[in-house]
Amino acid sequence: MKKERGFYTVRGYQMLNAENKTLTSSMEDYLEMICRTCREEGYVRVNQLAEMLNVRPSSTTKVIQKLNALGLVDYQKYGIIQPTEEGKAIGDFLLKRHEIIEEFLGILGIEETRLKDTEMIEHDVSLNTLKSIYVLNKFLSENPDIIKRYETFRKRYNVDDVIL
Amino acid sequence: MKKERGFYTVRGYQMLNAENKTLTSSMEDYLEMICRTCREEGYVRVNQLAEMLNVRPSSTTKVIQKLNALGLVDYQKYGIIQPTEEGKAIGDFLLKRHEIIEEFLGILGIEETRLKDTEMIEHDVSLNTLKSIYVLNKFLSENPDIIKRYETFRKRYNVDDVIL
DNA sequence: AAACTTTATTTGCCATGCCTAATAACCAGA
DNA sequence: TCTGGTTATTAGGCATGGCAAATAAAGTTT
Repeated sequence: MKKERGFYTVRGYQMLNAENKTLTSSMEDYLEMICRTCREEGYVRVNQLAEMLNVRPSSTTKVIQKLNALGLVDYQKYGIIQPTEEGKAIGDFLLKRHEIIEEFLGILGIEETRLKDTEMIEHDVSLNTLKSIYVLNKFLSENPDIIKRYETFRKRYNVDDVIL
Repeated sequence: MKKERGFYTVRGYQMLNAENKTLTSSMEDYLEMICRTCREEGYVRVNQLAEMLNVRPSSTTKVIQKLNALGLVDYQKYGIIQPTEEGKAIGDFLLKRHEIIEEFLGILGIEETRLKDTEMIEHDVSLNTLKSIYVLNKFLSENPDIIKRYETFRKRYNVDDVIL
């Protein structure tokens, strides 16, 4: 009988993470959106955030309070929301991560589901893998000939008809 | 004020999925492992599965009962677990998906976190994106010259030192 | 077959993250 | 200032997916 140590359920990994006091996926989503908006408009409000995330304001309040307790956003009841310095630093990383994944999917030729896939995948990529994807993006955009070859290949292969 | 429809939290997407009656990530993890094991040994038992997934037997029982109710596994109390035809079909897809992601990460040069990243990402990739990654893998393995170039690039770039 | 061991299930608990409905605070215009 | 409308918070509820402890079933030994 082999003692299997490798596999975990998704939830299992999440719980491991929780011990390391990293943010939950949900918190990441909120913080990311807060930073995205504040970059453009200086601050966000609960309702606005809720609408952007397709979530109810009551859910938003709860998460904001947690982020506040973690010192990642400045905010008081009924007030505006802004990231702290630390929150901004993390948010910048989250936005960068988002961009990297999205760029990669773009190169891959994914159009319709790109945003959705990005949002799902971004939470799950280790820093390690993220860096590798970043480098891959760089590699490919510096070598358009390869992208050309890939696109030809992709067309000839007819992705949509691939059966797995 | 823009009516933003695009963004969702991860949980939001999961709930959309739930309406379409797809499996939860957790159920996918279990079914995948059930199929993996049954391929080799013909059947699994609760404790074995629990150990392989690093989870308690009591948690396992619960999920198995759900999978059973969905008609994806054959099983009765205190008995052995085997996928039904439908369960096997889904499981085959899940295993294939796992392989595709893992192969991609392998090509990317990810070693330490490969299994973990695969397990996290696999649940979140649309069929669309999966197929594209599949084709990318094919493309790269049929063009070892490109992989060579990428590896050189990667080394020169020194992935580990990348600052995002 | 009785006793013991292994295996699995049940029960009851916890946190997350969403929801709705009720309530509270804030802000303008009359 | 008070009063209506907007904005935000609280309270209470639900499902998922973990856990531990108690219980039950099955299997093995003597």
